[in-house]
Amino acid sequence: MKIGQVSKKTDLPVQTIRYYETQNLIKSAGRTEGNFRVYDSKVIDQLEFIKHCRHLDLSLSDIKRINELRDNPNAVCEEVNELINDQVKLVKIKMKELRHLKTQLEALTNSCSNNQKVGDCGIIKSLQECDC
Amino acid sequence: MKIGQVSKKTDLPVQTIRYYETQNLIKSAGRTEGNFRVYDSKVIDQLEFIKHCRHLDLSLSDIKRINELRDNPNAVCEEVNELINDQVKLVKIKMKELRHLKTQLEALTNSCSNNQKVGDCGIIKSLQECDC
DNA sequence: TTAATATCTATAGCCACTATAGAGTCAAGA
DNA sequence: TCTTGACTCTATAGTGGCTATAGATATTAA
Ligand SMILES: [Zn+2]
Ligand SMILES: [Zn+2]
Ligand SMILES: [Zn+2]
Ligand SMILES: [Zn+2]
Repeated sequence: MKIGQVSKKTDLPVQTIRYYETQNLIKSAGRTEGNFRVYDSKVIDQLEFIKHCRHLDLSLSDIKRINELRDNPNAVCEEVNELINDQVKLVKIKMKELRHLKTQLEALTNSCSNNQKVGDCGIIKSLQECDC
Repeated sequence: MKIGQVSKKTDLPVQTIRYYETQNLIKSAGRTEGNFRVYDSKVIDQLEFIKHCRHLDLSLSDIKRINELRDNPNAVCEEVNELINDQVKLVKIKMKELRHLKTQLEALTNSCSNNQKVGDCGIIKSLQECDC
Protein backbone atom coordinates (compact mmCIF):
# COMPACT_ATOMS: atom_id res chain seq x y z
CA MET A 1 0.00 0.00 0.00
CA LYS A 2 1.35 3.44 -0.89
CA ILE A 3 0.78 6.55 1.13
CA GLY A 4 -2.09 7.84 -1.01
CA GLN A 5 -4.13 4.76 -0.31
CA VAL A 6 -3.38 4.95 3.41
CA SER A 7 -4.50 8.55 3.27
CA LYS A 8 -7.82 7.58 1.67
CA LYS A 9 -8.47 4.74 4.10
CA THR A 10 -7.74 6.83 7.20
CA ASP A 11 -8.99 10.14 5.85
CA LEU A 12 -5.74 11.76 6.95
CA PRO A 13 -3.84 14.05 4.57
CA VAL A 14 -0.71 12.53 3.07
CA GLN A 15 1.32 15.33 4.62
CA THR A 16 0.02 14.49 8.05
CA ILE A 17 1.00 10.84 7.73
CA ARG A 18 4.52 11.86 6.73
CA TYR A 19 4.53 14.35 9.60
CA TYR A 20 3.60 11.64 12.09
CA GLU A 21 6.53 9.64 10.76
CA THR A 22 8.95 12.50 11.41
CA GLN A 23 7.56 12.71 14.96
CA ASN A 24 8.06 8.97 15.42
CA LEU A 25 4.39 8.31 16.02
CA ILE A 26 4.54 5.62 13.35
CA LYS A 27 7.61 3.71 12.24
CA SER A 28 9.29 4.85 9.07
CA ALA A 29 7.82 2.80 6.29
CA GLY A 30 9.62 0.53 3.88
CA ARG A 31 10.35 1.86 0.42
CA THR A 32 9.93 0.79 -3.17
CA GLU A 33 12.80 0.93 -5.63
CA GLY A 34 11.58 4.37 -6.59
CA ASN A 35 11.72 5.49 -2.94
CA PHE A 36 7.95 5.49 -2.38
CA ARG A 37 6.78 4.55 1.09
CA VAL A 38 5.15 1.12 1.36
CA TYR A 39 2.82 0.20 4.22
CA ASP A 40 1.08 -2.92 5.37
CA SER A 41 -2.42 -2.82 6.77
CA LYS A 42 -1.23 -2.54 10.39
CA VAL A 43 -0.55 1.16 9.87
CA ILE A 44 -4.25 1.81 9.35
CA ASP A 45 -5.05 0.73 12.90
CA GLN A 46 -2.15 2.74 14.25
CA LEU A 47 -3.31 5.86 12.46
CA GLU A 48 -6.92 5.37 13.52
CA PHE A 49 -5.70 5.10 17.10
CA ILE A 50 -3.80 8.34 16.72
CA LYS A 51 -6.83 9.96 15.13
CA HIS A 52 -9.06 9.03 18.06
CA CYS A 53 -6.50 10.37 20.49
CA ARG A 54 -6.34 13.60 18.52
CA HIS A 55 -10.14 13.83 18.63
CA LEU A 56 -9.65 14.00 22.38
CA ASP A 57 -7.08 16.71 21.77
CA LEU A 58 -4.31 14.67 23.33
CA SER A 59 -0.90 16.06 22.39
CA LEU A 60 1.34 14.10 20.08
CA SER A 61 3.77 13.50 22.94
CA ASP A 62 0.94 12.10 25.07
CA ILE A 63 -0.02 9.84 22.20
CA LYS A 64 3.56 8.72 21.84
CA ARG A 65 3.60 7.83 25.51
CA ILE A 66 0.34 5.91 25.26
CA ASN A 67 1.78 3.98 22.35
CA GLU A 68 4.81 3.07 24.42
CA LEU A 69 2.55 1.89 27.22
CA ARG A 70 0.58 -0.22 24.78
CA ASP A 71 3.78 -2.08 24.04
CA ASN A 72 3.88 -3.30 27.67
CA PRO A 73 0.47 -4.93 27.99
CA ASN A 74 1.41 -6.39 31.37
CA ALA A 75 2.20 -3.09 33.04
CA VAL A 76 -0.39 -1.42 35.26
CA CYS A 77 -2.49 1.10 33.41
CA GLU A 78 -2.20 3.82 36.03
CA GLU A 79 -0.27 6.15 33.78
CA VAL A 80 -2.84 5.89 31.00
CA ASN A 81 -5.42 6.83 33.54
CA GLU A 82 -3.41 9.82 34.70
CA LEU A 83 -2.93 11.06 31.16
CA ILE A 84 -6.65 11.06 30.53
CA ASN A 85 -7.40 12.63 33.90
CA ASP A 86 -4.90 15.40 33.20
CA GLN A 87 -6.62 15.98 29.90
CA VAL A 88 -9.98 16.23 31.65
CA LYS A 89 -8.50 18.83 33.98
CA LEU A 90 -7.14 20.78 31.04
CA VAL A 91 -10.50 20.73 29.31
CA LYS A 92 -12.24 21.90 32.48
CA ILE A 93 -9.83 24.80 32.80
CA LYS A 94 -10.37 25.79 29.19
CA MET A 95 -14.13 25.61 29.63
CA LYS A 96 -13.97 27.85 32.64
CA GLU A 97 -11.91 30.38 30.71
CA LEU A 98 -14.33 30.30 27.83
CA ARG A 99 -17.34 30.80 30.10
CA HIS A 100 -15.63 33.87 31.54
CA LEU A 101 -14.85 35.10 28.05
CA LYS A 102 -18.43 34.60 26.90
CA THR A 103 -19.78 36.58 29.83
CA GLN A 104 -17.46 39.46 29.12
CA LEU A 105 -18.11 39.47 25.39
CA GLU A 106 -21.85 39.42 25.85
CA ALA A 107 -21.65 42.26 28.31
CA LEU A 108 -19.75 44.16 25.64
CA THR A 109 -22.35 43.57 22.94
CA ASN A 110 -25.00 44.77 25.37
CA SER A 111 -23.12 48.02 25.85
CA CYS A 112 -23.57 48.95 22.19
CA SER A 113 -26.74 49.60 20.25
CA ASN A 114 -24.98 49.06 16.93
CA ASN A 115 -25.91 52.39 15.38
CA GLN A 116 -23.80 54.68 17.48
CA LYS A 117 -20.78 56.64 16.43
CA VAL A 118 -17.49 54.90 17.06
CA GLY A 119 -16.62 57.76 19.39
CA ASP A 120 -19.65 56.97 21.54
CA CYS A 121 -19.63 53.18 21.21
CA GLY A 122 -19.95 51.41 24.52
CA ILE A 123 -17.75 48.56 23.33
CA ILE A 124 -14.83 50.86 22.66
CA LYS A 125 -15.36 52.61 25.96
CA SER A 126 -15.46 49.36 27.88
CA LEU A 127 -12.27 48.19 26.22
CA GLN A 128 -10.57 51.37 27.35
CA GLU A 129 -11.77 51.22 30.90
CA CYS A 130 -11.98 47.50 31.63
CA ASP A 131 -10.12 46.57 34.78
CA CYS A 132 -9.70 42.85 34.35
CA MET B 1 10.22 56.54 29.35
CA LYS B 2 12.22 53.55 28.22
CA ILE B 3 10.78 50.20 27.35
CA GLY B 4 11.51 48.61 30.72
CA GLN B 5 9.40 51.17 32.49
CA VAL B 6 6.57 50.73 29.99
CA SER B 7 6.83 47.01 30.62
CA LYS B 8 6.48 47.49 34.38
CA LYS B 9 3.55 49.89 34.08
CA THR B 10 1.61 47.67 31.69
CA ASP B 11 2.81 44.33 33.02
CA LEU B 12 3.66 43.27 29.49
CA PRO B 13 7.01 41.64 28.74
CA VAL B 14 9.49 43.88 26.96
CA GLN B 15 9.62 41.39 24.10
CA THR B 16 5.89 41.58 23.65
CA ILE B 17 5.95 45.35 23.39
CA ARG B 18 8.62 45.14 20.71
CA TYR B 19 6.61 42.42 19.00
CA TYR B 20 3.53 44.63 18.92
CA GLU B 21 5.66 47.27 17.28
CA THR B 22 6.73 44.88 14.52
CA GLN B 23 3.07 44.02 13.97
CA ASN B 24 2.19 47.72 13.73
CA LEU B 25 -0.14 47.60 16.71
CA ILE B 26 1.74 50.52 18.19
CA LYS B 27 3.75 53.11 16.32
CA SER B 28 7.50 52.66 16.26
CA ALA B 29 8.87 54.67 19.14
CA GLY B 30 11.38 57.49 19.05
CA ARG B 31 14.96 56.68 19.94
CA THR B 32 17.68 58.03 22.19
CA GLU B 33 21.16 58.72 20.88
CA GLY B 34 22.08 55.22 22.00
CA ASN B 35 19.18 53.75 19.97
CA PHE B 36 16.96 52.97 22.97
CA ARG B 37 13.22 53.30 22.41
CA VAL B 38 11.59 56.32 24.09
CA TYR B 39 7.88 56.45 24.81
CA ASP B 40 5.49 59.05 26.12
CA SER B 41 2.67 58.13 28.44
CA LYS B 42 0.15 57.70 25.61
CA VAL B 43 1.57 54.29 24.84
CA ILE B 44 0.42 53.00 28.22
CA ASP B 45 -3.21 53.52 27.29
CA GLN B 46 -2.66 51.97 23.90
CA LEU B 47 -1.08 48.90 25.41
CA GLU B 48 -3.76 48.58 28.07
CA PHE B 49 -6.35 48.71 25.30
CA ILE B 50 -4.54 45.93 23.46
CA LYS B 51 -4.27 43.95 26.68
CA HIS B 52 -8.00 44.13 27.30
CA CYS B 53 -8.68 43.04 23.74
CA ARG B 54 -6.30 40.12 24.19
CA HIS B 55 -8.11 39.17 27.41
CA LEU B 56 -11.10 38.68 25.14
CA ASP B 57 -8.88 36.59 22.87
CA LEU B 58 -9.34 38.94 19.96
CA SER B 59 -6.70 38.33 17.30
CA LEU B 60 -4.01 40.91 16.70
CA SER B 61 -5.48 41.64 13.29
CA ASP B 62 -8.89 42.25 14.87
CA ILE B 63 -7.27 44.58 17.35
CA LYS B 64 -5.51 46.40 14.55
CA ARG B 65 -8.85 46.86 12.82
CA ILE B 66 -10.49 48.15 16.00
CA ASN B 67 -7.66 50.62 16.40
CA GLU B 68 -8.23 51.86 12.86
CA LEU B 69 -11.90 52.30 13.60
CA ARG B 70 -11.09 54.25 16.74
CA ASP B 71 -9.33 56.75 14.52
CA ASN B 72 -12.67 57.54 12.83
CA PRO B 73 -14.81 58.46 15.82
CA ASN B 74 -17.60 59.71 13.54
CA ALA B 75 -18.07 56.46 11.67
CA VAL B 76 -20.87 54.08 12.63
CA CYS B 77 -19.76 51.42 15.06
CA GLU B 78 -21.41 48.54 13.23
CA GLU B 79 -18.13 46.88 12.38
CA VAL B 80 -16.96 46.94 15.98
CA ASN B 81 -20.17 45.24 16.88
CA GLU B 82 -19.68 42.58 14.23
CA LEU B 83 -16.17 41.84 15.38
CA ILE B 84 -17.34 41.21 18.91
CA ASN B 85 -20.31 39.16 17.73
CA ASP B 86 -18.04 37.00 15.60
CA GLN B 87 -15.88 36.48 18.63
CA VAL B 88 -18.90 35.41 20.66
CA LYS B 89 -19.74 32.91 17.94
CA LEU B 90 -16.20 31.56 18.00
CA VAL B 91 -16.28 31.17 21.75
CA LYS B 92 -19.61 29.36 21.58
CA ILE B 93 -18.24 26.93 19.01
CA LYS B 94 -15.19 26.25 21.13
CA MET B 95 -17.36 25.69 24.21
CA LYS B 96 -19.46 23.19 22.34
CA GLU B 97 -16.37 21.31 21.22
CA LEU B 98 -15.03 21.25 24.74
CA ARG B 99 -18.29 19.96 26.17
CA HIS B 100 -18.17 17.13 23.66
CA LEU B 101 -14.55 16.45 24.57
CA LYS B 102 -15.31 16.40 28.27
CA THR B 103 -18.10 13.90 27.80
CA GLN B 104 -15.86 11.60 25.84
CA LEU B 105 -12.94 11.89 28.22
CA GLU B 106 -15.09 11.21 31.25
CA ALA B 107 -16.58 8.16 29.56
CA LEU B 108 -13.01 6.99 29.02
CA THR B 109 -12.00 7.39 32.65
CA ASN B 110 -15.10 5.44 33.64
CA SER B 111 -14.03 2.57 31.45
CA CYS B 112 -10.89 2.00 33.51
CA SER B 113 -10.55 1.01 37.14
CA ASN B 114 -6.96 2.23 37.29
CA ASN B 115 -5.41 -1.03 38.49
CA GLN B 116 -5.81 -3.08 35.38
CA LYS B 117 -3.14 -4.31 33.06
CA VAL B 118 -2.50 -2.08 30.07
CA GLY B 119 -3.57 -4.98 27.89
CA ASP B 120 -6.99 -5.01 29.56
CA CYS B 121 -7.41 -1.28 30.11
CA GLY B 122 -10.75 0.02 28.98
CA ILE B 123 -9.26 3.33 27.96
CA ILE B 124 -6.90 1.71 25.49
CA LYS B 125 -9.68 -0.48 24.16
CA SER B 126 -12.00 2.46 23.66
CA LEU B 127 -9.31 4.37 21.83
CA GLN B 128 -8.89 1.46 19.46
CA GLU B 129 -12.56 0.99 18.79
CA CYS B 130 -14.00 4.48 19.03
CA ASP B 131 -16.03 5.39 15.98
CA CYS B 132 -16.19 9.16 16.28
C1' DT C 1 5.28 8.18 -26.21
C1' DT C 2 3.20 11.34 -23.70
C1' DA C 3 0.47 13.39 -20.41
C1' DA C 4 -1.55 13.15 -16.07
C1' DT C 5 -1.13 11.72 -11.52
C1' DA C 6 1.40 10.37 -7.41
C1' DT C 7 5.18 10.67 -4.72
C1' DC C 8 9.57 12.51 -2.93
C1' DT C 9 12.40 16.13 -0.02
C1' DA C 10 13.04 20.52 1.79
C1' DT C 11 11.33 24.66 3.23
C1' DA C 12 8.19 28.23 4.82
C1' DG C 13 3.93 29.73 6.93
C1' DC C 14 0.31 29.89 10.56
C1' DC C 15 -0.48 32.33 15.59
C1' DA C 16 1.13 35.07 19.48
C1' DC C 17 4.37 35.05 21.65
C1' DT C 18 8.97 33.37 24.30
C1' DA C 19 13.79 32.47 24.63
C1' DT C 20 18.42 32.92 23.42
C1' DA C 21 22.94 34.87 21.72
C1' DG C 22 25.95 38.39 21.15
C1' DA C 23 26.71 43.18 21.08
C1' DG C 24 26.10 47.79 22.63
C1' DT C 25 24.51 51.57 26.26
C1' DC C 26 24.08 53.60 30.54
C1' DA C 27 24.19 54.60 35.64
C1' DA C 28 26.09 54.11 40.21
C1' DG C 29 29.71 52.89 43.39
C1' DA C 30 34.91 52.28 44.53
C1' DT D 1 38.21 57.04 36.13
C1' DC D 2 37.15 52.51 36.03
C1' DT D 3 34.34 48.80 36.56
C1' DT D 4 30.43 46.30 37.41
C1' DG D 5 25.88 45.31 36.62
C1' DA D 6 21.48 46.38 34.75
C1' DC D 7 19.32 47.56 30.72
C1' DT D 8 18.61 47.63 25.83
C1' DC D 9 19.42 46.48 20.99
C1' DT D 10 18.87 43.18 16.72
C1' DA D 11 18.46 38.82 14.76
C1' DT D 12 17.17 34.28 15.00
C1' DA D 13 14.98 30.01 16.49
C1' DG D 14 11.50 27.55 19.00
C1' DT D 15 6.55 26.38 20.47
C1' DG D 16 2.35 22.73 18.29
C1' DG D 17 0.23 20.46 14.77
C1' DC D 18 -0.23 20.75 10.99
C1' DT D 19 -0.72 22.94 5.86
C1' DA D 20 1.08 24.75 1.60
C1' DT D 21 4.40 25.30 -1.80
C1' DA D 22 8.34 24.41 -5.09
C1' DG D 23 10.91 21.59 -7.77
C1' DA D 24 12.36 17.02 -8.74
C1' DT D 25 11.42 12.17 -9.69
C1' DA D 26 8.32 7.96 -10.40
C1' DT D 27 4.58 5.66 -12.03
C1' DT D 28 0.41 4.81 -14.63
C1' DA D 29 -3.08 5.23 -18.34
C1' DA D 30 -4.32 6.51 -22.89
ZN1 LIG E 1 -12.52 8.79 17.38
ZN1 LIG F 1 -21.13 50.43 19.28
ZN1 LIG G 1 -9.08 43.78 30.65
ZN1 LIG H 1 -6.98 1.36 32.66
